[in-house]
Amino acid sequence: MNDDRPPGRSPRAKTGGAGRVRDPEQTRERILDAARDEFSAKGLSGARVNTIAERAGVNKQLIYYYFDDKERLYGAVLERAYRDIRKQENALDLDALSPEDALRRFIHFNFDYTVKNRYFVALLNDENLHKARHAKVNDRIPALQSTMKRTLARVIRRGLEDGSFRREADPVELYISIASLCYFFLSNRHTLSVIFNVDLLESDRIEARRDHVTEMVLSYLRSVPAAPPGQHKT
Amino acid sequence: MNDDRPPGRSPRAKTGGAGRVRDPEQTRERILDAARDEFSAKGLSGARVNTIAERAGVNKQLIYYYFDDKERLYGAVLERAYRDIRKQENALDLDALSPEDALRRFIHFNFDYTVKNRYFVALLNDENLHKARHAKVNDRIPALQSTMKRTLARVIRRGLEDGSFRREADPVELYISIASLCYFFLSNRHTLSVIFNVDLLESDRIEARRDHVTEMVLSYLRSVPAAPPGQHKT
DNA sequence: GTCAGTATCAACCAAGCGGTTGAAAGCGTC
DNA sequence: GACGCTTTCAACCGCTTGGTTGATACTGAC
Repeated sequence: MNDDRPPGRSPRAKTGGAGRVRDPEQTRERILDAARDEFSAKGLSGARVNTIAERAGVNKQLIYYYFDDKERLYGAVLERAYRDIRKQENALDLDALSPEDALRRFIHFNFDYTVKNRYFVALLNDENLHKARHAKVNDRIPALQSTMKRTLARVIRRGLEDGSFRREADPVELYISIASLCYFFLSNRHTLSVIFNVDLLESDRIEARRDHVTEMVLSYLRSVPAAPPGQHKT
Repeated sequence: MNDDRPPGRSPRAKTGGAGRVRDPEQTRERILDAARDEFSAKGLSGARVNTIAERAGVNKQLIYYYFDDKERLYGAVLERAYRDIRKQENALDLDALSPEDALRRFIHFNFDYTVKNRYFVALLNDENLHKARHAKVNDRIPALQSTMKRTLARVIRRGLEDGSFRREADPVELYISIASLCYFFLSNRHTLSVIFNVDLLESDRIEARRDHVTEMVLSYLRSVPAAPPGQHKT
């Protein structure tokens, strides 16, 4: 705070008859919604606090009141995004399905989630531009994730046991590949559209892509490896 | 231009004995190099023209002299990046290799290219944030790409003919998947590192990932499809 | 040597922007 | 009704930034 500023503010005109609305919970959520839209459209550096306030329909000072500054607002948006996807992932209940159906369920979830929540893709891209410095100071994010890694490891093991899978995939590598296949076509849809002169989000195309991704992952797990995974060349 | 500005500039002090260096070609390249580094580190919105000038070791006005404005500078960086990768891709000479070796060569090229040229990944991410508005106004970018699509289509066909491949993959989908697998782990390495608590760019890990990507793509092509690709659910 | 154009320079400017300030309205408790 | 705290408001501020300006040095042609 600038403590040495002399008082100098002129008293402002009184408002008209309309009273103010007071609902701090809703105000906070509206700011987060507006911020999510603005940050995903323009990135942290390109987003404008004024625009966020306008989109939220609130006074700009409220953003500083609830979130301290732009960066912390961004961090709050990111955390809420992670919490949402993990909540939905944890609800998948993959252990109740056969290994192959579990994998299908997992892939379809990730694929459909990115298609429905494009903002998430844009936020992650931007967070990587900033070297994940907001995610790094958030304790809740890694904890949310490790359950999914273990779940995936169990699915792989169950598939090896019942013979539907024939290769012992590394769960981290597999997770990254599934995320890659589900994510990249959306994150890079604009440059890919320029290159291939197609609309990647046309609905038939999306469905074909989901099938393609599923086939690619399952055929990898079903096939006998040519060499042990993770073998090191020395 | 502000035509109504009165003359008011004080004559500046003469420089010391050192003369100016004049080499427009080198100056332009140095600006592009500096801009590439600054735009890939901070994005278009976060990058500073002053910083680009400093990194290039030139007067800021030169940026406007050669590139008109910040956006066109960004567009020039992007075009040069695309030109570089296409030039290297076109030098691969995949038609001279067996289908399987051609695919390996293609995958390894894309993988190693992103590992060596991280700026390219960051630039593409940023360009997608801006809906590829710079790439869209550039006529040279799509032309560079269509040769690779055709080359990939030939490789797929040759593989089907000699039996090393068993599925008629769509070349655009395949290209997107290969790019996905080669690109995402780098573009999202910061958030993935937070989530999995690993260093994805550790050299053993990179090599394992390249092998994993190769295996995933080849096993997909080798396997007999469970349903025809591109089948539409009606 | 002059000239015109090119390449480069230091300083400047107007607008935008993140964040702050003094104040008012609302609300629950006493 | 008073009070203290919370929530909200309009206006403001200092700094940053993309871009501009008038000028100078360099260079090749005549």
